[in-house]
Amino acid sequence: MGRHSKKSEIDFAAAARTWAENNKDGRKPTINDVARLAGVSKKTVSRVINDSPLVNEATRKGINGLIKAIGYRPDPQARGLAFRRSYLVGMIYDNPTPQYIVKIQLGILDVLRKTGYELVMHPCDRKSDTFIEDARKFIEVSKLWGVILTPSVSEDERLAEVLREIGVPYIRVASIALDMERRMIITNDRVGGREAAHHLAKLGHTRIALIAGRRSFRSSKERRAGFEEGLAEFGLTVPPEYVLQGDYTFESGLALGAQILDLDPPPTAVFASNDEMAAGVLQALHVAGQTPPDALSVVGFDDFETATRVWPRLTTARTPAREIGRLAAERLFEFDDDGAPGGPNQTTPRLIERDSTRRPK
Amino acid sequence: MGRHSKKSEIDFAAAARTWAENNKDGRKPTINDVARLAGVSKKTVSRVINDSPLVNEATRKGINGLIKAIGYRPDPQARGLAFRRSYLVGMIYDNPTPQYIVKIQLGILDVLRKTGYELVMHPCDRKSDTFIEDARKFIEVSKLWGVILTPSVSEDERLAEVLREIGVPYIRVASIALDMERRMIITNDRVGGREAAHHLAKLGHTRIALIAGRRSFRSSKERRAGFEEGLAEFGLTVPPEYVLQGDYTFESGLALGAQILDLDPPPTAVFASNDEMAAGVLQALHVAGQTPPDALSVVGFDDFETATRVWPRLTTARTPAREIGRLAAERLFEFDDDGAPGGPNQTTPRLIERDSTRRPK
DNA sequence: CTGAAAGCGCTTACAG
DNA sequence: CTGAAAGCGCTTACAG
Repeated sequence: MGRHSKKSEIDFAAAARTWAENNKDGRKPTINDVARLAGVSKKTVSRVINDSPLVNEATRKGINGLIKAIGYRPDPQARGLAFRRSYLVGMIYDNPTPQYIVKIQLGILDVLRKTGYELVMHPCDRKSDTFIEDARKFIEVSKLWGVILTPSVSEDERLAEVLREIGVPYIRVASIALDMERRMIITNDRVGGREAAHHLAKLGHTRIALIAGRRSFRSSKERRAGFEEGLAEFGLTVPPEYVLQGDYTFESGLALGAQILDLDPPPTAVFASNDEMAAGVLQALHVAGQTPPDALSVVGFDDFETATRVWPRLTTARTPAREIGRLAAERLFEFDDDGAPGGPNQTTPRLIERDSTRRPK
Repeated sequence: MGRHSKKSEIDFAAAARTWAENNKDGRKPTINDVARLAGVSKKTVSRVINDSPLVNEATRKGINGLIKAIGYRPDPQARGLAFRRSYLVGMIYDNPTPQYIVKIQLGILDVLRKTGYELVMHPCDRKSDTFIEDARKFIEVSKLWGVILTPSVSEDERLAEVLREIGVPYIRVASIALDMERRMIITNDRVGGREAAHHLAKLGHTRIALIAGRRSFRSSKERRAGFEEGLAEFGLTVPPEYVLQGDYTFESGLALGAQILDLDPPPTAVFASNDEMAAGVLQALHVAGQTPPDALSVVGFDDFETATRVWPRLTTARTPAREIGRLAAERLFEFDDDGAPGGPNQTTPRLIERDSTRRPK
């Protein structure tokens, strides 16, 4: 198998040897080194790095071989300076559930790992006066390449407006569509609420309470609406005195769980709009010396770790958080100001039946 | 109050007006704009930005006023390129407990918020063949300014060696000193183990089991050693058949909890080396129809959310994770290759008594 | 298909 | 205490 030799072909094995010999001090190669060793201009190397079609195929191959051989990696900082942007993806969040944050984070990182991008965390406080200003500063100074917003900051129109104004691609994760399709991952929380209702209705419950989540969270509205829709399909409703206002925290679930026990007549089941509150209700029952699910059936929402740690283990609607993170990151990479990207942009909650629900006595 | 006017004084109010008038398109000011408006060279502006002492006090004041007035913010990318480093702090971790990760993260961000630095997340798999290589690539390409390592990656000598070789400051969070003082945050897990032992001994327990954590985790060794030391002070020991090997997961606690029930004679108490495993033990008891703490007293370790979600709520040794993150970040900023930094670099677990422990019957 | 010049927004090294 | 020149490692804009 004779190696055919064209005048423009780069002998990258030899070039790599030259590099190794002259670089005893372990300096990282730059684009200039690659250009010199390949005998081309750095602009040509730049074209190869950026997958420009305007490069001779043989030249491209030779340069790519050389790049691999000497372990050249373009400096994201220098590229970023020239491109006027960074290789950083920002995750802006205010959700108080640690398990949610970490799962979303892992999902995003699943996707970023194969790219040259890094994930920068930015927790924030929506109630702060300087929230928008702070976020803007963060995004502008870091010159973020893209941003992923999770609930409830994803629901903030002002923030989305700022992002559009600066011209940074962003993806919003929310329970319903709040923006153009190419900017959304929709989690359809309503469906989870509906399934929770069907489950309780099928078990034969008729006196059913509901613990709503934080008023300002869209997911809370959706989960409740879905639940009430689901009950309606069975001819059931939640009477006003059975609707309790929580705030998605365990503590609120604990307090409201105690209130439920005082309701007259007592409900036989309750839908808590997230697992943390459901866990609080279970604890309130235990504190009162009652035994769930005999005393009260409890359905949660999320299926994060808490759901399986408590006793009885929670029947709950699963939020596939890691997958949500993954989809959001994929969509961010597909983002295109004009067209709609291809991949899926929806997830659906699925009811996981465990031990916290049973037929009413 | 007459304003005294020196020839070198900068009228930054006027300069700011000039800027606003000539910048209708909303371009961000650069160092060149500041220099031009102030009538100085950009090197002088650079000196002000970098707090060089070699600047006339009046000049410094004028430039600082101008900077504030027009909202100039040095570009971290450009500074980084010139400085050959970034303004990014990396958190490298492999701990599987989401609550731990998020708390550490929040602690680090508490400190970073006031600086111009951002936090980049880098989860990793220590068992991967390319773990060290991957981490090195990440650190070199991102030109990380500093790195914070949490258990168990913080216990990896190879990684620390790579960091030293590259010359990137790093802080290791671990249960004992593994490195020079200026590089360590020590969590003293042994003390928590000891307190757990004292607690059970004082309650009158004598037949006590122990569930160890992941073998490869130093914290597991420390928590166990502390526990056995603590018992020894009361003349007690854990017989070999009462020592069970877990791996810090809920599932291992669940499986081992079932085994404990078969022990003959059964122990009256168990120390699980973290909350997840303790939660598993509680669930195993519930599954078996037993009622803790009557059937078995259980002590955990960490006091993350899980500890208060389960029933009965866990008596546990608290790991102040957010504080640990804060201290690690502060120490990173104080880091100095020569001297030892000033701030505290130790935390101590504290036993929190709740409902999962009682006197043996 | 390829390259020389200028520039991204900062700093170092040198000179005064 | 201050500044002009060159450079960090890339890219854009232009020319061929």
